Amino acid sequence: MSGANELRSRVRAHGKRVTPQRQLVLDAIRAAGGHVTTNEIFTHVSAAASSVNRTTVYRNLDFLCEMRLVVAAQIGGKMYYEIAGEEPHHHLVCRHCDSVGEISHRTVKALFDKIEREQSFVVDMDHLALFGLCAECRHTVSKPKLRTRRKRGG
Amino acid sequence: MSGANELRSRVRAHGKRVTPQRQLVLDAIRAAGGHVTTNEIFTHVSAAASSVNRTTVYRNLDFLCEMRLVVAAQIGGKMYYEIAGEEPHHHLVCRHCDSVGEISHRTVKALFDKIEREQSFVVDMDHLALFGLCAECRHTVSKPKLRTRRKRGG
DNA sequence: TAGGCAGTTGCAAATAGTTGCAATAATGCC
DNA sequence: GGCATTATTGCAACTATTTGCAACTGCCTA
Ligand SMILES: [Mn+2]
Ligand SMILES: [Mn+2]
Ligand SMILES: [Zn+2]
Ligand SMILES: [Zn+2]
Repeated sequence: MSGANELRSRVRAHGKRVTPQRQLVLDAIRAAGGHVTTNEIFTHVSAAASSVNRTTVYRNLDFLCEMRLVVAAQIGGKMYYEIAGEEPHHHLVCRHCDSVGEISHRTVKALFDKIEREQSFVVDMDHLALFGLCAECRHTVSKPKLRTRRKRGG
Repeated sequence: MSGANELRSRVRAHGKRVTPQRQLVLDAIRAAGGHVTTNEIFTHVSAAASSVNRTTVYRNLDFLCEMRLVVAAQIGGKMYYEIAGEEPHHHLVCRHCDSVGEISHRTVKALFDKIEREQSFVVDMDHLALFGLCAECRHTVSKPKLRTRRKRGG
């Protein structure tokens, strides 16, 4: 099951509706082919249908995440969205050079499984962002400026 | 080294300054004895010194996190702050009942170590929040409503 | 202790994201 | 297709947070 129909079936299964706005938001993310910001998505949607309200875009981004069709993560103070692949994936973000690396779900899942065994808590995160120092900066930098800045969201 | 002097020494070491506002924010978090919201912190600070500006509180929350004297995490749409203990700790947040459990650093560190070995990336997160289904809800709930809502931060 | 530099603060204005609500429009059913 | 039901949308008001900037004040040095 691919593309457009993925939206239809997934949404219907939850008693929700398929709307053109919803499609446009999903298309915008799909078109980006990777991590896109809220603003880039809104711009792309606007280009296709200028009447779509910003609020609607925000709401549908939340919606698509709930439907698990899209994954999100806050990196460097911005929220990034991306089409959810068959297999989840995660990221390693360098606090010093802002590089964004990837890490397989397999690696991370080991922890999730351990948590499930030890505490019966089922972790279901499909797009984690872990911060730290990348291989390069680790050697280059003597006294890394640890940007810990987190957006509060409001 | 404890309390008030921890602030002094840690801040000085970074060429930064100790100000009464800074102390007040730290005191407010310390007084709470656990997770506190931005707003609770501001209220507490205001009670002690009504002249302190909200912006200053925001800025010092970021600052104290950078100094690693305070840790933060976004849970349920709100940012929570807490005094950083000697040993980091992390949380397990249920998407269904919103309960917030704890998980030791030891458990999580296993993953961080593996990442360091495999990718030479040094993860340094000291207050991670992992979302999923708690032991109770896991049994109780058949079709959990997965609240994936994430604040975008602005 | 006085003076100066750089880090901080308060204020006002700008942003970004959220919420309530009435108007619309997908769906399901006849 | 026509109709009822209810999810969704667009708007406008509102809230929370961020930013620029000039005034202020720790803290180092002489
Ligand atoms: Mn990604
Ligand atoms: Mn905590
Ligand atoms: Zn780096
Ligand atoms: Zn629960």
